[in-house]
Amino acid sequence: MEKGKKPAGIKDVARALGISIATVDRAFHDRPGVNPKTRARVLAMAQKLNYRPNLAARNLKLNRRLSIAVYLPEHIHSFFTPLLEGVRSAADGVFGVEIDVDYRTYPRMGEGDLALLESIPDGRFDGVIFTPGDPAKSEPAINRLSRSGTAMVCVASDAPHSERMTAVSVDAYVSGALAAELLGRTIPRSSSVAMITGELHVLDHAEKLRGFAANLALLAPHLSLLPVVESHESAQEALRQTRSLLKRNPEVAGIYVSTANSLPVLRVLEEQQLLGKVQVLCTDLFAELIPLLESGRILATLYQRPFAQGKTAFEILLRYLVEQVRPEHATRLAPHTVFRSNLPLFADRVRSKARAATSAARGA
Amino acid sequence: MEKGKKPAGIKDVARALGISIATVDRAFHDRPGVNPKTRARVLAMAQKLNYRPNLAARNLKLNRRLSIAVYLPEHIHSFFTPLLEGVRSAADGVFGVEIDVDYRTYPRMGEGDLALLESIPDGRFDGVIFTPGDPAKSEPAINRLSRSGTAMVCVASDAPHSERMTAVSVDAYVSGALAAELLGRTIPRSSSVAMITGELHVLDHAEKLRGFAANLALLAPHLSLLPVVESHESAQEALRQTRSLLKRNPEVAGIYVSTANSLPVLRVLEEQQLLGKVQVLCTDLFAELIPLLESGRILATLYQRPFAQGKTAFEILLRYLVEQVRPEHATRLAPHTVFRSNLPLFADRVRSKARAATSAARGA
DNA sequence: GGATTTAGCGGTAACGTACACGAGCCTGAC
DNA sequence: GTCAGGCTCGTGTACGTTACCGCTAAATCC
Repeated sequence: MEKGKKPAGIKDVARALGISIATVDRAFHDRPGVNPKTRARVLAMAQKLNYRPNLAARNLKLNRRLSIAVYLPEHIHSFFTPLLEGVRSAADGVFGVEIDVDYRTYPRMGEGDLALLESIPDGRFDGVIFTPGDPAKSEPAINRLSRSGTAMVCVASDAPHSERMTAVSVDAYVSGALAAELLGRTIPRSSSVAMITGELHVLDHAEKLRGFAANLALLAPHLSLLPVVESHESAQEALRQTRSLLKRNPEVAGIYVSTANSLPVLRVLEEQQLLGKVQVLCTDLFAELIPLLESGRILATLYQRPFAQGKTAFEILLRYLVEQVRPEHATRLAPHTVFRSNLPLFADRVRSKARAATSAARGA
Repeated sequence: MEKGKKPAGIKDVARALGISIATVDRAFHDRPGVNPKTRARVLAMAQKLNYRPNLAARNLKLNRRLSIAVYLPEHIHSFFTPLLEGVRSAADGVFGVEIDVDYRTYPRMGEGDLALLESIPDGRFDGVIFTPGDPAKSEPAINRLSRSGTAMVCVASDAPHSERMTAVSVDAYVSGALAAELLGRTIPRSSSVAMITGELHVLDHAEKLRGFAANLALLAPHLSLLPVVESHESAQEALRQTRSLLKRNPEVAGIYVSTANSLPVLRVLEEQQLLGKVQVLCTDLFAELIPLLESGRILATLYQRPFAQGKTAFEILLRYLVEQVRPEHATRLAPHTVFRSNLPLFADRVRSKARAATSAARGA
């Protein structure tokens, strides 16, 4: 490497030791039929010559075709479409190894995800990227596949007690904490704030609540947290619950919506003419949010970077499959805080995705 | 692809047409010596058979060794060390193509960068990743290399009027805009704010000023901007200028330091016991900033994600060199707004880098 | 003690592509 | 009629690695 010559190949190692390349190959791969002493000499010489296997040659010879499954929900569209896009982008950028990707979708988390996982035969795929809906129920399928040698990678959510290899998501606790700090900095007077979340048995939502509550107490003691509203990702329920919340607490000064399903909440605020008066903090970014951010009617949104999540999930999986690099137990990305001023940097991508989706729909 | 058979190779195309693989190869690569009619038949058949070249075989045969230069300043350490780390991480993750990377550093921007660029012979490298200090002065060297076929990629700064291929940096205008909005939201009363920046002929600093001033007027009309302080990245000068600023304007309510060189400013604020009273917005993240953020003595810092910059710069360059994918004219990353609550997500990396640096120093 | 096993090692054919070299053909000039 | 020279195309080899077969010598068996 220092002298910048061509890298040593397997035959250089063989020649240096006066043995055949077959023996060197066996030594490298821990295949039987090599004297332990010889193996040690080979490994030492490989170290000395800085031997690096030529992946191109290996892949050519083995004709390795990696098989990867990517099973994601369609809902929420604004989140999982760019996430899939991120996976695709990472998959398209690969050269030197052939990859078959089996993309599949199901309506929403909890609706068909389990059946899809269970339908995967042992050993069919080298790796699976998926979003566990109900961690507890998915565990048996995850563990079975994991034990059969399939690398299981959670994305956007997690099943931390399962034997999945790793998980990629936004740090949910920090998202909640950030929401607390932002509301605390923005609302000067002593008042009360609300949190509207998704189903709390989804780990992410529970973590956001934990982060929000803890940091509200720590960083914004002048704000008191109203009983949390668990909206179950249903639009009608969210509408009803938000109305009831505002009726019971007309003095609420800030609202943190920790799910991407924030439109019902915003609609209620608009009909009660509270948009702009109540400080609203949303989650994720989609077309409808853009004008609200631009006009200052909502304070900010915590963007969960779906594209980046998909991209890194695929990169990590590929790295493991090709180079045996075992990833961290989990990768937690930092959410982006999107205000009005930095919105253009994110809006472009969101808008172009929305355009692409509608034009694709027209085409179909 | 649908049926999932093995993909067609060059010899499948040849056999289907009853011609030799050499002719097929010539047709694919637009090499002379092929009857246009034959070429058309080849391309049509390739389409029909869904021919996809085997990249592993191609790389093996060509034994393509990409040669890439990465020339970066050492100062500011806290920024360029992780940037280099990002480049390294991307370079290490490559398989299927051999890459020689020539890492080189010079003391600081404007000190030796030009000489380094000028010392590169035409065609020595396939690509160069570098940080242009003085864009105007670097232009001739950039253009010469670019014309000789070397892909020139700016990182952290830009020379937009040169013929560099692309540039990767944080969106400076948005950084300034974000600073304005944050100060506007945090400082309720009508007052004045200051901006301390680096040399304004560096494009990034000028852009930050533009974004800050424009958005202050737009989003925070209750704040008036004092005459901007151009610190020329010198610690002593920054000290002197900050003292003078505070003497002239003791009522200043907020300060935006748009360069990573914020320590002198913070020291002056501390000695005048203004830390925590004046809202301070910094740029980038390094060990000394962590306790200040944790204790709330500075409002936030705009993290310019050096690691991500280095990583994406390398990825873009590689993608171009391997797959001829021409990048956008420029890639502008979104800065991360680091508050107290989301600091842990960034501090880990910064702290571990600092530890690694000191232990490396001890080792040397 | 001869036959058979076994450990340890060497030789070599392929993987799909790129390219140097040369073969065959046709045209035109002498 | 011959031969140069351009055009079109085929043959063969090499890239670094792995898989398979085969060889030798020592160990084991009946």
